[in-house]
Amino acid sequence: MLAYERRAEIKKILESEKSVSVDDLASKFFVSSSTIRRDLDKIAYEGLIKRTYGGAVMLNNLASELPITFREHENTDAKHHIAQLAVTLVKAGATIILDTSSTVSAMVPLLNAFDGLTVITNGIKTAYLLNAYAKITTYCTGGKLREHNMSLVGIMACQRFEEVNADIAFISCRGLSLEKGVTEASEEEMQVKRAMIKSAAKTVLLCDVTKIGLVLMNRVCNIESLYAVITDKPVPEEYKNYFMKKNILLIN
Amino acid sequence: MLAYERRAEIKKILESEKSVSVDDLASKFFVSSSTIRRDLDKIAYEGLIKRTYGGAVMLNNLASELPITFREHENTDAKHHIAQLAVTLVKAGATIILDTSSTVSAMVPLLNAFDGLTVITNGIKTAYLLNAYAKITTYCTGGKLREHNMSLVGIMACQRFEEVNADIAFISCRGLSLEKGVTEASEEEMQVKRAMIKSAAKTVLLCDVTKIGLVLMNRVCNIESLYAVITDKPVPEEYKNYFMKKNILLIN
DNA sequence: TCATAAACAAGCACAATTGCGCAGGTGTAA
DNA sequence: TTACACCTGCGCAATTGTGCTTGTTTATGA
Repeated sequence: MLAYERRAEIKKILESEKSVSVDDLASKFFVSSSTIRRDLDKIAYEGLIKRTYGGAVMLNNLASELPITFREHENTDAKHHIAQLAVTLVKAGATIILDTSSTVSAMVPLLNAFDGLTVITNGIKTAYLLNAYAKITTYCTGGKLREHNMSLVGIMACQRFEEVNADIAFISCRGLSLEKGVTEASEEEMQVKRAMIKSAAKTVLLCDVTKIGLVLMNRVCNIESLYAVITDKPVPEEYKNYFMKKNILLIN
Repeated sequence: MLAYERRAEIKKILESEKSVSVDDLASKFFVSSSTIRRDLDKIAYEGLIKRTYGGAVMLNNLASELPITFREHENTDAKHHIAQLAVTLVKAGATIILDTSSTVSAMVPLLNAFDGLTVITNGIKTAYLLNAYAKITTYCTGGKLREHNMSLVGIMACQRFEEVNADIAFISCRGLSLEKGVTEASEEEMQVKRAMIKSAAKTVLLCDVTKIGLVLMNRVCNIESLYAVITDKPVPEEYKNYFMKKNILLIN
């Protein structure tokens, strides 16, 4: 049994039983209690449960009602960090566009601080989170549902963006390089992001440093089209210089 | 065996087994674990699976990870019963409209039986369920997100329905009466349902008997506009006779 | 309050897993 | 043929997961 499976199983047990004990789990999975403790710590770090003396209990807050797939807790720190920097660009009363990525949707809980915000998104998950965490006027584009990440794509999604004027579009990417610009693996995503960029006055790219230097098939835009780039860690010197030369805000 | 074939085979195994270990695959295909690891990385890059320490797991087995808020509406007997009757009206290759209600979304798992189905919905939850349970071409209307039930409403949602032609619209209601027809509490919902009815060749009303005789503020349509009414239990005689007179299918 | 047992964190050792570079093999196109 | 890209297996160092021990903290009942 893979460690990942074991933890997934523990999560399931917690959802149904609401609480677990270290010893029970240890004998159930034939591993030491140390391992179980480490597992529980890891799950607790994701914010789903609360560690207690001798076990763990389910939290019954909003977050626990979200499906596991909604709570993407990989690189949480990096994403959260980026999200915190990103919201500094948001102003009360603004109209902003959020794409489907988990990095961008990490911004959602932080948006509650702003009054009169209007958000447009093409992501089912993002829409759900906006409804759950933040009480914000939310518009969802229509479109064809993309199975992989539950984003709405296609002509319909793009068309919708042609009809609106937003202040800032917050987008992420799979790859960012000096020569090839912002790139995506999927053509459908690329199309939608282009539409987002077009309809927003400014485009802000949220991008952890692992994406830097990567080039994928579909070019979304040149680096010059960006208003700001937000990363979790410092970027290589050549990128720094390029951004400065092109007058692009670099935040990290 | 070609590398491509091997990877295709690994994908198949992952679909059925939900998880694999590097060692198992290595001995199964008589290649080194390095190769398997590279294979898994490649597949993981496509986004289908997630690499874990010692193997990989399938993503998107969402059904077991549904949020609690989705589940609680799930399998009430009445809704399930109605849903089973409703899908008897569906044909392979059809284009159908589903509204946001939990009664209608109970149909979703049953839709997998049909090939080439296209579904249009204005419900975030319904879209999510369609993605999780059924592998169906799904379109979601755009619109303003209604907090209460996460449906997309407003001009945008209605407009979208004007652009499509569907075979059947499955809708629910808050009230059904002989004099006042199909009624809703919310004006926004009423508008969208009207648009749905207009764009579908036939309209089927899913309606448990507790709704019968109720009248709410906003009239969606007359009873005459309905093609069929599906209920969980027998309806009062006067309704039965009325449906018969008006040539409306009554199923229960 | 204090004693006791259970649970804990932290550190260590060991094994499994992994990334990465290298070398050899295979197929393809010029 | 040659050149080149690609796949593959192997070795090595680094990382990760696991179980165990030690000393400390916590819960509980006398």
